[in-house]
Amino acid sequence: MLQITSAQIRKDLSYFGRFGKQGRGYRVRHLLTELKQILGLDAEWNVAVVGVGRLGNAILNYPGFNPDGFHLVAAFDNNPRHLGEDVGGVSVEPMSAMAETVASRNITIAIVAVPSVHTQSVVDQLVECGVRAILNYAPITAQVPAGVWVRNIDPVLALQSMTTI
Amino acid sequence: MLQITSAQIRKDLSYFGRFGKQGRGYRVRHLLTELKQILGLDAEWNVAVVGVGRLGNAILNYPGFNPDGFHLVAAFDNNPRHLGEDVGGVSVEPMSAMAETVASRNITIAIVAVPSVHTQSVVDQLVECGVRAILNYAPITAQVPAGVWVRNIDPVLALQSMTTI
DNA sequence: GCCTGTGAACATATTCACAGCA
DNA sequence: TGCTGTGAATATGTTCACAGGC
Repeated sequence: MLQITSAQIRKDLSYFGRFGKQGRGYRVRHLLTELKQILGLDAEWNVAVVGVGRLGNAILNYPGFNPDGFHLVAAFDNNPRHLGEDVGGVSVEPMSAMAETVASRNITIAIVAVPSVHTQSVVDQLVECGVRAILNYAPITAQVPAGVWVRNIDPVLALQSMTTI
Repeated sequence: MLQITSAQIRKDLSYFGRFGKQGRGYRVRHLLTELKQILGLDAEWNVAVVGVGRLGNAILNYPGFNPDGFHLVAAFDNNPRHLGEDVGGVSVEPMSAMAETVASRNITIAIVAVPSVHTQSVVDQLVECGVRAILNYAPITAQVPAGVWVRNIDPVLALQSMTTI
């Protein structure tokens, strides 16, 4: 179904250990538990959204954006128009509150949904606050020190990549 | 800036031809033109959005989702509530109109923003209508015949992938 | 007989290092 | 001297094929 060969799956699993029984296959529940642990999906992660414009708003309100273990617990924006506003159940705070809120709510992941021009400075600020995993929606490669992970999501790039059929 | 080595870039370019001058570098305008052609970004692409729920709506209204050469020219949904509605300047049509509209408006790319349960049947229908490039927003691997390209966009998966710091 | 786990073979991708031209 | 283009070396990823336990 996933267009992945059985050999590939076996090799991938073997990288982490031995989870099956020869001739019998895998115990699904057991394998699922092991995989969740390997992927860090057995823990709780508190997430902050920076930027509550059109996109940040959509993220905070999108019901599917709260998979097991992930909690959108903070939102930041410097636009006074949004300050104090409730977006998807979270109260919008100014950027200046970031350090304190990240620490007090134990936030480890951030989603950056600000215009490209502001992305780098927002990322710098997040890194400064101790956030080491950042999901970036701007079409920009943010520069970060070693040990910080940025994943870029760019639907426009994905669309553009469809043209070489 | 892109965290890509110069050797990598030279190798990639060499796959398509020779665009620079030794000792001098690349003529930026010329290289840009060549790359646009290689990537199919010098042409016009008409795009349809299937599903005008929360997500489809956001896509159709998002001003950044109209990069050079891409035109969102149709929207389909079977919910009678949305039929005829204007979403981001496009009139919502029923799924039954797909074959005719795809042909008449020369649509070559589709963005599928419907719930997972409906994704496969929508994809089947698009393929039937001759669409060969599909951007899928559901957390599903759609099955397609050879020659059809599906690219999956899954922000939730991206978020989940941030946990193995 | 079935299906995992894994070396070996093969394939692809990246990096190195340098000849050669401006 | 500077920078491209590219073979060669290295690294990484995938597929094959089969031993061995169930």
